[in-house]
Amino acid sequence: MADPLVTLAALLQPAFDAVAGRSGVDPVVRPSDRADAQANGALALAKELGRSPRDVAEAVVAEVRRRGDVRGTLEVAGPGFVNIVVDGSFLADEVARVAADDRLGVRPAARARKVIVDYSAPNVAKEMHVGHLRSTVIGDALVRMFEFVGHQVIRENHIGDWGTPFGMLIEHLIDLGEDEAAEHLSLGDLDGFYKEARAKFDASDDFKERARARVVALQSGDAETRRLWQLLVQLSTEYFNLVYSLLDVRLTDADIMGESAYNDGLSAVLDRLGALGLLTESDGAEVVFPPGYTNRDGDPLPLIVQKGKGGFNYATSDLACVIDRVERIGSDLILYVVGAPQAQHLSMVFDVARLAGWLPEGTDAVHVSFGSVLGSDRKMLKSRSGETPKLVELLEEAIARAGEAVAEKNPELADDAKAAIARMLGIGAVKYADLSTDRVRDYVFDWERMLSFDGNTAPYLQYAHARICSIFRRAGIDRSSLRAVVPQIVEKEERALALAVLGFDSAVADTLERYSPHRLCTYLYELATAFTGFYEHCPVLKADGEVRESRLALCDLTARVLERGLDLLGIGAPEQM
RNA sequence: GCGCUCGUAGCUCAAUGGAUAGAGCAUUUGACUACGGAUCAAAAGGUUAGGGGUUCGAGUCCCUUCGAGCGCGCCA
Repeated sequence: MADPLVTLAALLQPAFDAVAGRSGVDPVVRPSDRADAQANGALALAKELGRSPRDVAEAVVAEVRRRGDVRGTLEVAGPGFVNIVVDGSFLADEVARVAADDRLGVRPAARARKVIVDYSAPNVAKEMHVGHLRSTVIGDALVRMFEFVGHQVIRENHIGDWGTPFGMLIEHLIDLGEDEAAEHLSLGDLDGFYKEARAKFDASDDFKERARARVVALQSGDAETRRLWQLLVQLSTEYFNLVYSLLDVRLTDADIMGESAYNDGLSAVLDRLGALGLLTESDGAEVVFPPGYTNRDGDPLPLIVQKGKGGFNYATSDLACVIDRVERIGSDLILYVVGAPQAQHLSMVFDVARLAGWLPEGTDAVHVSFGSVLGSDRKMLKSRSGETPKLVELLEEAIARAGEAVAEKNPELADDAKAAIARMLGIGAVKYADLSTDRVRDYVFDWERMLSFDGNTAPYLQYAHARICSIFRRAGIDRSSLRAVVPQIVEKEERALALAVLGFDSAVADTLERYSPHRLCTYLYELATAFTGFYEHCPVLKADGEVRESRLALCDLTARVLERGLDLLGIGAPEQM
């Protein structure tokens, strides 16, 4: 209950109930630019009661005053808004409570759920490119936040490790020799490997035939073929891990649940759908027709679960995956951090799973969809050579650009410190640029903007944090000693900062409610802006006695929220930069 | 053709159905021996793509037109 908005809503509700003569009236407490908060509930209530909105608002205010449990002043304004300005002492007490809390006022989830976050999902023997950036970064941020509020989180990396391309990839591996291929792949030239295999497949009927035979061998469980496949998977995941390490995301080998993991459940999907009477034979394929989908001709659109030639496809695998997550793992919230183009496919999979009873009431599957990364031409981001940029190259460029800035601005830093900071800034900038806009929209990738120290960027937030750390280096005092201080909230910048700090709880809650990390980003930016105003107008080290201690306490708490908030986004907060 | 998503300041983006639609960049004007100027303050910039509707109240919800992107049977 750190956020005054939440506290006020709870305090105002009984007054609204009393005026309405019933329970459960929403006071509609919202942020306000004319007060600390405004309650809009009277406008909606007026119609129900057949009274004028102002009249209702006045009655509510009178009732609140009678109860006397709101530490602040209320007044009716406009058509019937109730503006609330809380007392400085109230803010001070709330700030002190948050400062004493390791969780910084963030409430644990009302009920802990078992959450599966399905994200990243690169393909074996294929380069990770910008297309994987968003899923990886958004998914990882959500994982961190869900864990922080106390949910049990299971990360799942649904890598593409199965399917017909593996015939040609394994044959190419054999042609190269295992050592040669290992060298090739460990260098990170996954695309080169894939393209060579593809080129041979397209050019040679003989190779094509070998590849086809190899697919059959793979699917039938031939030991040697499986070993070679496993080698490809292993070499690829080692490479993915390098990228994850560079990106500072939490995925490990333990989180890998590739498509192949569901092979054993595929026939069960078919059997169970059949037993439920949901299967229809169509052009030799086994399909399900979930209601509400049509194709080009206006005919019902099927979800194909067994191809005409008897093979299974990704829909089957996705259904087996749902069964695994619900029935074996017992998850009650499954997040698919997957690009928007797959919306229809996932929607059909979810619908079929619901029809089959595999997603029972209370178990939610959510497509956390996101838009594309665009270049300055507003088209899909391409490198200078016109190819899809490799993720590692993008990240290395980010670090290099950040490194130049650090070297220029802070040349006296030791080289290893510079390198560490450059990494936090560069990677942070890329991640923040991705996280800070509404995920459903496309966003424009722009080096200059994301690395700028002005505006809603990672470097700006990191800079605000570093400035605070600088104050403490200079002050030479133990920050933890400040956490029992009840600050003095006097200046308007102190009020603004206190209110901002107290909003952390709601920011995290809002973010999780909509799976939208940009809400936390916006919050952190507003917090940093509030701090900057405070920093300009309220001298800290130059102040004396209790004022100095009070302001130091506000600095400490601000820095902690910034650091924690950035951490929840998967971004580091250096003490110097 | 059908479906989904998007359309907000010159640019990049915000805005759980609430008052006068907010930021940053760029532009213009101020503040420089500064607790980190990698800063701050101010000005200017809008028919929220167009049109209807619901509502006490719409950028937000519904309908429609236009524009953009992406999907639409055996690839994943």
